[in-house]
Amino acid sequence: MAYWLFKSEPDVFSFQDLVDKAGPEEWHGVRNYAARNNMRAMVLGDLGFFYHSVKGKAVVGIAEVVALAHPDSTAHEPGEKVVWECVDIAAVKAFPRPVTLDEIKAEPALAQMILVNNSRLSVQPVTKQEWEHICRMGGL
DNA sequence: GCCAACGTTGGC
DNA sequence: GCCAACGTTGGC
Repeated sequence: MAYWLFKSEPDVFSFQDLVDKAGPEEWHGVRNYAARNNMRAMVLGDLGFFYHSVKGKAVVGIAEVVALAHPDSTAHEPGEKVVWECVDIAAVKAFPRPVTLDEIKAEPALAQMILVNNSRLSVQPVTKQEWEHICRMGGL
């Protein structure tokens, strides 16, 4: 059982979109090896924060891994040798109150988070301590 | 809108 | 194999 963080621009795909989907959503479009490797490491039942980048800049909800890494259906460019992969996720619950990036940065206990130190990695691991800390901050 | 950070590409 | 140049991301 591991914890993760999925980043998305809400204008492109928001947590509400995931809630509305009410089922598996293929987390396609990731074109970064570190992020792909993180998805390969996921197992069914792993949980991940859903973070809104650019607009909102806050952890807004929790999602669950509902399908193991599989080929990204959008990665079929002609001649593309690399097979990108992705997991499927589904919404679990929204935070009663979103935890903003500012709040995370203000927490010494969260200073080691990848979100703080490498904001560009779109799929990140989160430690159990970080997970529980942010859940408390968000009212869960 | 700007720019720093990061990852990738390509010349050498 | 190194590194400069470039494109993209995302915070500010």
